Amino acid sequence: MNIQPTTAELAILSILWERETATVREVHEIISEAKPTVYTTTLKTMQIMSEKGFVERETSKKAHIYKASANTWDLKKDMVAKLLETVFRGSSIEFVQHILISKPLEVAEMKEIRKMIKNIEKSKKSKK
Amino acid sequence: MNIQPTTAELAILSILWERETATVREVHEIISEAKPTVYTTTLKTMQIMSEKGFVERETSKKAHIYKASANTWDLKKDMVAKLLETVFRGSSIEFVQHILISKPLEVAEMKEIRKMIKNIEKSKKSKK
DNA sequence: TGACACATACGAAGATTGTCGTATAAATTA
DNA sequence: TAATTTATACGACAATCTTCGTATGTGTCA
Repeated sequence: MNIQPTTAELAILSILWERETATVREVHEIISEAKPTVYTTTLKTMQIMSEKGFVERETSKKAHIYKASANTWDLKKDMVAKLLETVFRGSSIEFVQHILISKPLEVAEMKEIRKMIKNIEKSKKSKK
Repeated sequence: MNIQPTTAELAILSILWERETATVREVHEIISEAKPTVYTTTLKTMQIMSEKGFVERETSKKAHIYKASANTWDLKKDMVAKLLETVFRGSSIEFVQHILISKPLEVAEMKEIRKMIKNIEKSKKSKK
């Protein structure tokens, strides 16, 4: 999946990532809180997303059941990579710095991140 | 600056963040490597960016000299915050994880990040 | 000075994205 | 079963973004 989702599509994907599975009605309920629109707008967008392969759907029931496609993981990676390149010119350090500023973390969370990084360092060393 | 730059605008901003200052010609030279376009396309986009306040320009010389606006820093913060919310549902841990996957770091870099985080932990503790 | 190279300004077409309305089918219920 | 509610499908307009062409101004140099 090399094609990027549009803003509207990303908002919907975001919900599907969180909810695992949802009907158009459910997605629309959430979407329209932040930005009031008509039901068919959400429907149409989700149909397009289905064509593009961003979502899969189960159509056996009247109300189709949607979920984010499996290759969604790559999409996240692509978006992160793109931001890393364009905004931070490849500087992961600056990037992480901004995340920490963007949302102050609990000490426990910070510890976990440090641990995570340390593990990578270790596994890297053992490979040599 | 609450308005987000478009894709084309972001590509230009990226260059200005790196170069500090540049003429349209210089920006266009770089831009058109990745995506061939006509000079006036780049020019027009940069003029719009000037209207929107993304860039400032020095117009005393024939070839105007552009630079990213000062409040550009906020923009980076906003973009990171948005990705954090939409893609990672607020999970900084998952976010950082993806950065590390996106681009394998040198050990020295990882150490620096750990140090950075540790410092935040310390300053947090001392405030209590 | 006149020709040429190179700059800005800007209107407008083209492409993409977002939004809505209408048609129609399936379920529900009175 | 007939009316009502709730889905999907889809065409088409609206808004936004991208790209280009043309007009015009400014500097350079033969």
